[in-house]
Amino acid sequence: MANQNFTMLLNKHDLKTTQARVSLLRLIEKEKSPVDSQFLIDKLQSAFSVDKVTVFRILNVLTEHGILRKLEFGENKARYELNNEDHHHLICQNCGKIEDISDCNISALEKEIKTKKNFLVKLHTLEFYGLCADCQK
Amino acid sequence: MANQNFTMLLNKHDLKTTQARVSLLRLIEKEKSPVDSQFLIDKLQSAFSVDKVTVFRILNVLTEHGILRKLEFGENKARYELNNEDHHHLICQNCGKIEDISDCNISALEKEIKTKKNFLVKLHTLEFYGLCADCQK
DNA sequence: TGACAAATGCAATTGAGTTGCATTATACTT
DNA sequence: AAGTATAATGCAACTCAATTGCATTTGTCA
Repeated sequence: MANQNFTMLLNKHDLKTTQARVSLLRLIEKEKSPVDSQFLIDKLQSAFSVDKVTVFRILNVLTEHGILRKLEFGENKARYELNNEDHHHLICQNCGKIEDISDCNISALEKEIKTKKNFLVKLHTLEFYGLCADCQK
Repeated sequence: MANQNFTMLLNKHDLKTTQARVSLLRLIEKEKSPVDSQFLIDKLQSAFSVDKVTVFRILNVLTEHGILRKLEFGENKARYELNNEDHHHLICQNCGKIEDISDCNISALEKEIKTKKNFLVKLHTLEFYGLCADCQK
């Protein structure tokens, strides 16, 4: 989903278009890895005046509307990314680098869960922890 | 792994056997769902005198030794379970109930990640969020 | 342009988890 | 069984992410 029109996206969700919301979405779009709240607070505050509480509220409302995806990688804090196509993460336990992967083909498993357990899957998280190419050396 | 001998397990890891550690492990073993630190603190403190700091330290050391598995379900806090066989969770977004599932067959995907991305997977997390049988009604 | 609801700012607070340091208890030695 | 070294614990203070209440401001729509 390149070159997003975030104003239209917010509009579609009955969310008002504000500088903080659009700027936050642009920032997240630009980053290849999921970002934490402090990253966003620092970046936004270096561009204009915005309170950290506002950033947290924006992250919550955008996550509730499914625009963002909230992730946790065992760091005792949340990370966020645009909730676009189904993909997952390779998290290096040594250097902390986060790569994306796609094509996980979990949908077959989700169907099985529905028939076997009668649990209706709405979303899933799949993260791999290990060593990236560099850190295996 | 039923009827664990936690004293031997701790011994194997060069960890001293203490009342707090053994009691904590017994508590986690008894629970079918991953538990949070507050649950353990409350349960342990109702049985004997133990500080919350001690509980956090035990959770950390047991996780570092691979005896426990730390999980996060988007609640801004960690949950823990015994790190036994590979399994995953069905988390109901309505009532919060957590069920286990196994047989995820992710190992094929992990091999693919190694050859395609040269990323060495050490562990993975796979959680499904949705509606349990009761909450679909 | 006016009005109302939504969004934001500010200050205070919550709650999970950590740190430093003094004290205690486990496990090993003799 | 007593002595000892080291690991584990307790206590107090603290850190940091995230939330809450309430007053103020700002989008959006009539």
